[in-house]
Amino acid sequence: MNYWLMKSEPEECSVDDALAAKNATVPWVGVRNYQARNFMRDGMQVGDGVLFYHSSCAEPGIVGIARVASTAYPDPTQFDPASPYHDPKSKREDPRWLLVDVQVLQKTRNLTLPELRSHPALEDLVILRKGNRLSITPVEARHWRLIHKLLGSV
DNA sequence: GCCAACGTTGGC
DNA sequence: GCCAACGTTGGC
Repeated sequence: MNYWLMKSEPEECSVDDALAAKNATVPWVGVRNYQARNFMRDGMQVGDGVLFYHSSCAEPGIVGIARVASTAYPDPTQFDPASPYHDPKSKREDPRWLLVDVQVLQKTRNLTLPELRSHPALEDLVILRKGNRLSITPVEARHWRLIHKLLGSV
């Protein structure tokens, strides 16, 4: 079992949006970065733990606990000319972009970026490292456990 | 809106 | 394969 942090812009798909979806499950559309795609394709298994993170918003932070709910499969938005995620260079017989389904298990308080940064034990958390822009990053078990503890101590 | 950091593109 | 130019991310 592996752990991940997945960023979503709340204007696109907030944790509340995901919770409102059928089975609280959403297809994680729009990943257009090879490293992030490879994490989904090569690293993720159904049942992996996911920290649901809000980015590009007033208060960026971890806002929910989720799980990986599918293996990777082609992201349909890459073939949709009307989609902002359309990729004209991707071929149906050889899709370039993949996604997984993500199921929200619980909404949490917002464990904000400044609070995350305040914990020396989280220093190595990938999203806290300088210049990191990856929308999907692996999370070490020790970080996962600590973050759970912080979320439980509201 | 700014800007640092990083990824991608494309000419050579 | 190098690398400059450009585009994007995302916090502030």
